[in-house]
Amino acid sequence: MTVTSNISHEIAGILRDEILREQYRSGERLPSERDLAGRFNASRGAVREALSQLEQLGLIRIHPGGARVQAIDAASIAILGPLLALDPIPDAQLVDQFLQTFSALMSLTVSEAIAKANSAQLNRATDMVVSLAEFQGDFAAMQPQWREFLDYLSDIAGNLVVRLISNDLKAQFVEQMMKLGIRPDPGQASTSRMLTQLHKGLVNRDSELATRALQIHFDEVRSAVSEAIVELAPVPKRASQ
Amino acid sequence: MTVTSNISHEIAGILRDEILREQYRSGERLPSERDLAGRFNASRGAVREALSQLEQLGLIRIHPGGARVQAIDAASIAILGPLLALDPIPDAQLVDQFLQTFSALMSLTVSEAIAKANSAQLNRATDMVVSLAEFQGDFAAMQPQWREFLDYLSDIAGNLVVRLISNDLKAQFVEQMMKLGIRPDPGQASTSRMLTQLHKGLVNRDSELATRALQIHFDEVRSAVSEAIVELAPVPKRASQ
DNA sequence: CCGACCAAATTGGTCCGACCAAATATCCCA
DNA sequence: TGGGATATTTGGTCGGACCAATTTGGTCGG
Repeated sequence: MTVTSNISHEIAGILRDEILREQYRSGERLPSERDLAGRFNASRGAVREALSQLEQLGLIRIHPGGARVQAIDAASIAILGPLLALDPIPDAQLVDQFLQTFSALMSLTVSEAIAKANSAQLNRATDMVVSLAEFQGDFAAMQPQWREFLDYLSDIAGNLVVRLISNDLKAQFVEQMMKLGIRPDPGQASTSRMLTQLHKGLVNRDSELATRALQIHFDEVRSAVSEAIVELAPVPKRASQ
Repeated sequence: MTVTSNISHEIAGILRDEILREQYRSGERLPSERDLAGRFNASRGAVREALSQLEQLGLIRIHPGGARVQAIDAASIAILGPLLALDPIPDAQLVDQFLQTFSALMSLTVSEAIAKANSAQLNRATDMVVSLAEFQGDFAAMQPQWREFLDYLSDIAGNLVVRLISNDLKAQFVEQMMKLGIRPDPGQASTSRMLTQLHKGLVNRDSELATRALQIHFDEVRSAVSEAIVELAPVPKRASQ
């Protein structure tokens, strides 16, 4: 949506992927702006804009004398999306780390939310869980409302830092998963149990309980996703069929 | 270090702060590139580079017809640093959220590290804790080694997602705290206790224990920082004296 | 053979002016 | 007053030009 395609974005995208694929060693000098302009058949201005973006991503450093490639793990989290999209089959380990991290942040959100919520907010949150339970554990179907629920908790918690991080993660991760048609399902019984415990946790303001329920749930999502990716993987180094 | 000041960076910085100060309403159109060029007495190219950066930060969206300001909470976490630096006295709440989030991520790191470490790594980590204990609870003095320790755990955990987020947070947060001379000290006894428990946790691969120790420690750092900021604050809405 | 020093080539930083296509605003007519 | 045609604005992109700092390479003396 609203994908304004610039030459600069294209150039930045190509260079970004090349850097993420480690086609340049860390510290190495990128070709000069003039060379890049020649390579991409673009103006130097366009290249400069592209490099500007890469610098913002923390992938390169520009200074008089040349732009130098930075170590991947010095980059911004904004590169995680592209990193996932690098191969048709995303790196299972990276995906797992994604979920694990997201899980931890959601745990924090839940306990903050429980601590800060006034009774009206708590009631509404509780109602949302009840309404979620009506899906009878159909995880896929309850997705939209589930997200809404988490967002609501996020609002209550009011932690901007977590909010921004989660935004970034969701934007980059969920999109990739969708694209691959991965729709994890931790199982009906498990989902129901989670909701029950979550409900109890909310009602009693027992953040320990709620947190634990979420934790277990995410762990199950993690293994479900993990399996889904493995299934997705074509037998490597071999022709199909 | 290596602060290559560009005109484009300056422009981006100014516009960024203006946006963060909400001098433009979300969705509002930014002045045209030509106008901005006039205002900053720069070339349009420089302005375009600046806007390119702001777009990467998620603060604006550029498309034919004009660049539009985005909602703050749709931005990248890279804006947190500038957000903290907006006022001479950082927003105490935001700082607290920072620490809370960082704490949660470190907890995750510790438990992952404990789970994945081989015995050599575990030994080294343990040694580091022992060496930290020699500071006798002098929190300020042990900072460099303490950070080294956390980084080492981060290496063992090998969670790139957490790594990148932490990098971002540290880069933006720690710098600000340093600039303000805030050097939180949770107290000698508390620090010693934390190290003892951490040590026990590592040796016994008891991630629950280690995590809890860290958690408590960070909570104390949080309140210490909180106090420091309050002390720093000039009486608001009132002339000094 | 090696380190120090100087000059040339390279590189980023910045500006100007120009042209296009899409979007927006404006005006005029039915 | 409602549309539709027209003018204006806006981003997208290009090419060329000049400066200053860095890098490179070669030269010279020890």
